[in-house]
Amino acid sequence: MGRGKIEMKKIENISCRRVTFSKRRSGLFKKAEELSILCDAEIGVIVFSNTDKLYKFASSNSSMEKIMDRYTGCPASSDHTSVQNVAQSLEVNALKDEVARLRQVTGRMMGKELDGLGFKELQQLEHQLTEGILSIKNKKEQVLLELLQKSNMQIEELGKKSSGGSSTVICDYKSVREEISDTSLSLGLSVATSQQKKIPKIECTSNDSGKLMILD
Amino acid sequence: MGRGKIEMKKIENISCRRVTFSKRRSGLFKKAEELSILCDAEIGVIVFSNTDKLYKFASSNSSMEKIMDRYTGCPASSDHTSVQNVAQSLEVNALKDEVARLRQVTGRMMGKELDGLGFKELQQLEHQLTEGILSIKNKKEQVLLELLQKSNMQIEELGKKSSGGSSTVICDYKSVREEISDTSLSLGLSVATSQQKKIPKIECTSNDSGKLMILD
DNA sequence: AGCTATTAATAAAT
DNA sequence: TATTTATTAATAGCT
Repeated sequence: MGRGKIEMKKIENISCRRVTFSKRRSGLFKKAEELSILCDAEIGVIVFSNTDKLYKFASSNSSMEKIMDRYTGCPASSDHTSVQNVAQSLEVNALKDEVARLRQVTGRMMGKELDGLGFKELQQLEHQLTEGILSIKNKKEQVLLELLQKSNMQIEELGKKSSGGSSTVICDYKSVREEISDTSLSLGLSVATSQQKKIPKIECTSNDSGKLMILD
Repeated sequence: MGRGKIEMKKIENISCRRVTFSKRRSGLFKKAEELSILCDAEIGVIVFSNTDKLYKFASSNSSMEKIMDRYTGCPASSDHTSVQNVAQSLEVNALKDEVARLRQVTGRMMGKELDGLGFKELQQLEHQLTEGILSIKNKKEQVLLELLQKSNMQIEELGKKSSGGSSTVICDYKSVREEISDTSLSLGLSVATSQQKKIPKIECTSNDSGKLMILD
């Protein structure tokens, strides 16, 4: 419930996490207090932040110690197979559901399991993949440019050291190929090399990179 | 948040109170779990109903006993991690790993989290998406053809029943639109309808379907 | 630390 | 007791 929904997983950005921790901790304690008032319940909440800081809540007319004593002395508390295990089972089920859902999503993105989908959904899926491809093309371009830059710097250094020859390097295909290791990339002319593996030939139509031809 | 707000005081109606207790208790535990996941916190919640019944929540990879020990000051006095709990934790962790992996895969397919990938991997990813799009385009075509067939059959029946008019139906736009329900599909001419929601306009470039234009 | 656009929780009804 | 719906409450991303 914010400007968009968030995934239920650890927030990696530290400052974001701090803010969320603070806000949601307040929310949790508020909910606990409301429940204790509305339903006349005795409630204790213990929270350890990931920085080991302690925060607690105990409903009025009570204290954490009193609640813990009551918990310890409660016959049901020694029954570990009840609520705790139920909660864990619920978590396991939730995770299994999530795995199934994600598997379906990836499957559909690979063009499988499309049978249940209507035209609109197929349209959206296609749109999403198109966007993904665009991002990937841009990333590829960026990677190639970085490699080319590295190669050129290397060439310049070599040129200075060895013969002091031509100082203006435009492009060195061999170096780029070696950087990419076993990628067997060839720029410019598509030399008829042996076409290995699955992906036979893919035309790379990166925004402004022109006529690159990649052979797996 | 309901059909009106309620006063912050004990609910006198017993059945109302029970219902509210049940719902809000679930909500409280859910909030606690979300906080523990999002912010990597260790959380324990103890609730005693006004009928003295105990309900508790402990964040995963923990237990109420562990949390109470930590609260009391002992690092980890009691070893409550019974065999079953260890086994469950292992399963939970495995599931979490799988979820994380699948999230990464779907994320990458949507063009996110591409930073660690090399050129070759990007190439393969792009190829996979291209294949996915192809499958989706084929499925879309199939769906449309089925809808068209249905429409035509409907038209034929209507034609026989009502006036016995033109028996050769080529295509009926209106029926197709209705079959797709709220998809707001328009074939042929793109009528300037209200463009709702996020995806404003998507050009449909299905293999041989020519000039479809999808709104929404 | 405040401010909204959104999502989420839930009171009441079914 | 479970589901649905109309509202209120919580809060994510900004500033």
